Amino acid sequence: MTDPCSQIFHALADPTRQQILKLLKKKECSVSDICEHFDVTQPSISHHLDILKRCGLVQSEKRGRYVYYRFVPTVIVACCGVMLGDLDVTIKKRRS
Amino acid sequence: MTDPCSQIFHALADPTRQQILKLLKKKECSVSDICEHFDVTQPSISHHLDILKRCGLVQSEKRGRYVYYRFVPTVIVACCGVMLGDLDVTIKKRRS
DNA sequence: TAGTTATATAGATAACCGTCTATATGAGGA
DNA sequence: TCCTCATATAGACGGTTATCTATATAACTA
Repeated sequence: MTDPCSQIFHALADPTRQQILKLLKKKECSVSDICEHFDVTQPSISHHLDILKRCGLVQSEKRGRYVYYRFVPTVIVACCGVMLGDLDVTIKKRRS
Repeated sequence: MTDPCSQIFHALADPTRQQILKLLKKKECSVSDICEHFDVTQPSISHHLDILKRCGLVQSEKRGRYVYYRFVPTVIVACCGVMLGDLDVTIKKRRS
């Protein structure tokens, strides 16, 4: 399971990580912000964030005592593009 | 890991299953056709096909002694759409 | 400096997953 | 009917994963 695409799909396969991404999609959050929304321990959340970060699904930035995480959509788009092969995938902001 | 999206991403996270889908994207194949392309046993391939089928990534049809499998792209598109949330995803045939 | 808070890391454990071998099922041909 | 071929299922096994508790690191505060 060395290839980037497998790592990304594996990262996306966990419901807790999906929920974390859903949260980060709305706004960037610190680890403790995220913990408030889940019924798992802080080390477990940190571990999930590490997995998401390693495959490029999130970025982190340390500000003072806090580490803020934000969602990076590009890798999902790229990965789906690979899986759909000869299909052309375009992503844009939905008009509201 | 009950939700459909997690199952689909889990199915896509395995390199062997990714290769099987890549093969089926070109043309439908019987199980033995698929086996020829891989260095794993036939029961293992059947197991992978079962996983792919359960989450709707492939369909199967029995014709005589053979079972033919074909790729179904729709669920990947739907799943990426869910993950990208407020982004608008459109898929079309790439012009060659 | 000492205490507190935010996050990461280490190590343990139970559950899950991919693979194997062995075998069952089911369809065609002699 | 009997044999062969195509596929599926069952059970076992080693490796991986998600989670936990305990602890380390690092930064602000009094």
